[in-house]
Amino acid sequence: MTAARSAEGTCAGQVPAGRYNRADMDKVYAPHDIERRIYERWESHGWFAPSGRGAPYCIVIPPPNVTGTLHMGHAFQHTLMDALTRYHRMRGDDTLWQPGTDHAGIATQMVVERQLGARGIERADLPREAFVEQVWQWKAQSGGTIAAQMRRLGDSVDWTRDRFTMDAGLSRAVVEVFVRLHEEGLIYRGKRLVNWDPVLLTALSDLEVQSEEEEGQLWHLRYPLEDGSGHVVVATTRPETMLGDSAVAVNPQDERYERLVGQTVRLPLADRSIPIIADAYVDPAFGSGCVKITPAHDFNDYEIGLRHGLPQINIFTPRAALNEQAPERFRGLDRFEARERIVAELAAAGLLERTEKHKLVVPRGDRSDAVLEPYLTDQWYVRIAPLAAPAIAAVEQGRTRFVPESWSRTYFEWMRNIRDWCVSRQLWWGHRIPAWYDSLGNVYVGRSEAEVRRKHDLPAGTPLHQDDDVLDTWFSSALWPFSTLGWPERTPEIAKFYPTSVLVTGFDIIFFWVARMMMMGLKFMGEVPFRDVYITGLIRDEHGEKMSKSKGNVIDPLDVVDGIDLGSLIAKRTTGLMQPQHAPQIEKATRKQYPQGIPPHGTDALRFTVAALASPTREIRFDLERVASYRNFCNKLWNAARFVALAVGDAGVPAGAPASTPAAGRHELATADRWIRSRFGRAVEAVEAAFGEYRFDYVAAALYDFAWHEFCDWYVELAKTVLQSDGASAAAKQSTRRNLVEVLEALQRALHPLAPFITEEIWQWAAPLAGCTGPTVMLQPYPRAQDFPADDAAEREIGWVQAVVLAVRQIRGEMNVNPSRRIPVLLQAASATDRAFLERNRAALERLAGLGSLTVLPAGATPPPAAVQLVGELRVLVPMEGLIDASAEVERLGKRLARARQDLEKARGKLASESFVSNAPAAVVATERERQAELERAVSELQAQLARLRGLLP
RNA sequence: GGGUGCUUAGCUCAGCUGGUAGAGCGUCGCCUUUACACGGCGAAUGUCGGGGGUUCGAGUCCCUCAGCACCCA
Repeated sequence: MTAARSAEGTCAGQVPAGRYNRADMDKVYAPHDIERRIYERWESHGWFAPSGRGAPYCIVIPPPNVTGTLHMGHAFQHTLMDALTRYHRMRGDDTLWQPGTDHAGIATQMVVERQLGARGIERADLPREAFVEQVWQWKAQSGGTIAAQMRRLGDSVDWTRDRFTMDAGLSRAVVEVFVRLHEEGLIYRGKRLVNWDPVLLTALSDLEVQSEEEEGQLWHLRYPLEDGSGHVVVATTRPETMLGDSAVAVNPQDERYERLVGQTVRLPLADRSIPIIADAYVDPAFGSGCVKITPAHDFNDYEIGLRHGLPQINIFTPRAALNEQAPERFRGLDRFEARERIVAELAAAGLLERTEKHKLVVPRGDRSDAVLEPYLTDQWYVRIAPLAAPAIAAVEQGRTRFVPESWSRTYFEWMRNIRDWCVSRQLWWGHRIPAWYDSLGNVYVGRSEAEVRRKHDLPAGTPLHQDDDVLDTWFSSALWPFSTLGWPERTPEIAKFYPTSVLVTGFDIIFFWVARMMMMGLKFMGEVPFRDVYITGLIRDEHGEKMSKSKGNVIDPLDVVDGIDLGSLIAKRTTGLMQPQHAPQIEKATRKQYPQGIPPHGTDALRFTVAALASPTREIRFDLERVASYRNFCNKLWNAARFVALAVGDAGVPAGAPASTPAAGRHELATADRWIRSRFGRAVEAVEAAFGEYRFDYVAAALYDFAWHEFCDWYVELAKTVLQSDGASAAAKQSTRRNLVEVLEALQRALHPLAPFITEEIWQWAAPLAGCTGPTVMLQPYPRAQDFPADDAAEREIGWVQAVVLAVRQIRGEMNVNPSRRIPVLLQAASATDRAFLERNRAALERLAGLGSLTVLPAGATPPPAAVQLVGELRVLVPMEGLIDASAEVERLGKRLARARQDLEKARGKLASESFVSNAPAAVVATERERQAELERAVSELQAQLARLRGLLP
């Protein structure tokens, strides 16, 4: 690749004529073909790779599920990451956006199991190796989807560095971390209660539990006292667990039961004796104040059991059916069947006192939605508190910064109450735990079986069996910022890019991922994994609902880009539903909302939209109307470029006429040219500030406003007054052409991070005309504000022009004067400055306001009856003769007068207050005084004008 | 029970360290002006959730109430 331009980024040089005439450009921007072609070119030239020069800038992508597809949330976050990446690349940083995908253990395994199920195959029917092979095949088959989607979205990731969490390198990192943590005693194996998913047959971490309040019942059961003196009543939401009870507990303060503590009850059905114990955990106000204690099936009871040395009686099989601990007749029954049978038997025996409705919190698996069981099993845990402490400190000390800052509170809250992390999963798809067992049950942890044998002196003949379990997917994700860069090797990429610059992710995975990366990064790299964490909101539909397949409100980002007809959209939303009965409802809603389907908008419009929506709020409603408005913006930009192409024409812009080059033969810039450059500089300044604080909405707004409301609305129109005037010199015209092309070119660079495709397309022909060389806009320097310095004089002058034009347009608009009708305008009370501005900008005023004539009235002259607008002290008069109805004008002025009077009253009130005048800063008081004076002038003018007009009315 | 957000124009949302309420979409009026009708020009629209306080001055700071959403237990 050629170093296209110096870092200073001046544009100067010979301009080839003729080659770039784009007068034949389509009238309407057609993104589809352009985008694909452009992306292929970027990628094939290797332009996404770090340049090897400049300050390192690195973002690691939150790895999407390898077999999944990108949804709108991805499109949103990828846009922001890509904008940052392109911006920093253009600023000359050595920029890496590291791509990759996640093996997503449970999610992927479930998909493959479902596929096999459709072919009548159970996972258990296959040997482990065969199943895992099936998953790899599915990955190979579907894994390209995400990459294809990312290419359509324009993501400038370095594809040559693509990583997958199950790659050999990353797997090595996983093993290394596991072994080292184990060596330090930070990973241990233990038998304790875990959240068990009886459908997926695996343990889950606390974070994968979704607790929801649900309607249930509270059963009040009678447990007979052993001595026959009566019974106690225990209340439970889970009567079936009574078979595993080891005690009944009361609060030690509870006088009602004081005498019972120490006695025993006869546990019905199970026919066992269990003690009555006292424990402060028991809430005397709940139910009867007596609770049954089931240490093997309830987290609180487990703790109580440990305190009192109670037996842990496991009554469930892994599928949550009753096991051999239960009486014969219950064995094999599912937990919910068992519940009914047990309640029935207790009722028959007169041991069911009563039943009441009760709300309870039910834990469900976030993947299976199955009701989870607290279940006693052997699992591997990470002792997390020692890892959390430095991660808390790092954020406290500002070594990692949350943006918006308030999310650090959420982070702290969780980290300070963190609990050990269960990392083993009873799955087949994932990183197998690097632990081996001998026939005696001894456990050996090591990087490989060979290492284990070596380290523990185990002869080759000793049979060893590797742990069957795999690690939680998030275990490998936690290493992502350094494993992708080559760790545990000491690679140049690690030296350069770690710590990474920023992590862009949603608040939903602060605990799952951000916190764990912080802990692992600090532990193994000795430094935080990223300087900034930019937390995005979550994309919702236009009603604020979460987008989900089951709700049928999902919008595929590529459907917004390419468009989709109604039939295909309905098909997409209604096939493969978990609950097919919802299909008609979804179809109806879809038909209503998108009767025409979704029209194509192009990638840039989608990107601009999500950037504009990225304000620092938690919930971002995706609105297709909004995309349409940015598609219109792209079209506007396209047509502005067409205009410039037509204006420049075949001739090109001759060398020697570069407007911005401080060289001999340079033409003096016209005021309008200086003005647009000054305005552009201010826009760039705003963009720089906005990028610095991750305010992509401000970035979008600043560029949108400049491009549309300054460049298109005013500058292009001002330029026309030169280009289409007989009076302007050839040199002036050339200078204007030059400036048009230069600002257009710079604008493409400024817009490129948000709208990479259209800007590349326009830049390709605009750049040579502006004297820039280089193969692509994406490697050009980002415009710098100092190259477009503020020009207050030009801004004052053009500001005056705008005000005069607006004055005439207001009269015209409010009086419904046909825009094509050229009208005479008189200027009264013109100051020397007004006259100077007028003389320099007469042509522009006449054109932009549609004037037939523009006359300065001599002092003392009496104007004809006219509609009036004030520009400072200058009076802009539109004679009414034949144009304006006097009564309509009276009405218009009456409204204006009323408003002016109201404002004047407010200003007077303020200034009349002694406390305001003496307490407010002098500048504020002075402004208020000026304002009052101006309003007073306006009021008297309007009154006088009204009086004159009323004289004309019958 | 603990915590965090949110409540501003018909809709979706901006409003930084307190100093004359903004944008996009929509609405209304005029216009096929030779870059663009995916357009141009103009207009209307808000007791900034309620109440109280601090202040010369509050959408902005503090307290309180209400409603909505989310997280943790």
